[in-house]
Amino acid sequence: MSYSISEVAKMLNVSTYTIRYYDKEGLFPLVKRVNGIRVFEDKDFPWLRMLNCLKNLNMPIKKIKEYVDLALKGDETLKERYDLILEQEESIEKQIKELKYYKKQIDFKKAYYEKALEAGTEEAVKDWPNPEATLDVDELPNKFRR
Amino acid sequence: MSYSISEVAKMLNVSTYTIRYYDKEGLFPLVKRVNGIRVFEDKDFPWLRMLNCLKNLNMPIKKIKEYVDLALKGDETLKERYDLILEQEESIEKQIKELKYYKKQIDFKKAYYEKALEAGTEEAVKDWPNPEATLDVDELPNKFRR
DNA sequence: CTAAAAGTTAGAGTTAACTCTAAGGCAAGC
DNA sequence: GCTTGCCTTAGAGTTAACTCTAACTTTTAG
Repeated sequence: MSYSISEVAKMLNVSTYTIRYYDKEGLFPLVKRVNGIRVFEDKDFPWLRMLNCLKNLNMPIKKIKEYVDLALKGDETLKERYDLILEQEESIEKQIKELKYYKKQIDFKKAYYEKALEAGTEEAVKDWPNPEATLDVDELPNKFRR
Repeated sequence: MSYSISEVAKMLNVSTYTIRYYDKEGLFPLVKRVNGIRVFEDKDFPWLRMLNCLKNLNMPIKKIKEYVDLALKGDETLKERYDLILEQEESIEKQIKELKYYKKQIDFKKAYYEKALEAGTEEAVKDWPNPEATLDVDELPNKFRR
């Protein structure tokens, strides 16, 4: 099976402009052209999936390009690519930890507003302890502690 | 206690430029000025913490500004603010789910490279099943399925 | 009293990641 | 054979979020 740029755009949930932009940035070095027109094939999908994954992990396009270039060089860059993946894994874990921390802050605020709404005024919760007081400081993912 | 712009910048782990930019965007309507100079006080810290939280949840500055404006209006906007917080909570949960999904993809790639490194060549893993095959499709956070 | 450090403003410049326009090519259906 | 629609390119425009500069003021330490 083969797919046009607009079909792939739909699958990736981005515009055709974006796909062309990615291509311009060198993210699709192996995609076939027929009469100058991009033809995506089944063999391209594992990479499209990987690209989608890295994009959603907020990897900058330049870094993704570096990864592509490493992959093109073949077996001699296996270790480098592995290290890059390891880095990503750590980054994901850090991100999840951070999100869980911020979720606690948001959940506190949620309870705060529920109480305030019940009372009809924020006055009723003005003296609630701040979220930090109820959280383990070691969980803090940032340097903002005061 | 009171704090200068540079002290607060350090705490938030951003530059003083950034703090002034946030101020210009209306994110600090209640911060005191003495001779035109910003003086951050203890009473400002709960909001600074909240700001930090929303920033790290990728809320755009304009949306944060909307939240600030709602808060300034007082009790009549309690429900709106509550809804905004609820939205954020849902967004966090979605983000965590997505990250967990992408983690699986990265972990697959990690194992792939470990095997390839062991063999010394990617040829050894060329016919590995792709990650999708081993994942529950319902977990997919995006529309990219092929 | 003065020099350095840190603050102020308005506004220009930067960067990433799109997003779109203009001018044109090609293939399918009527 | 012509219109429609999707494709191409180069390159300009947009947006968010900073990031910095220039000119100037205020605070602080010696």
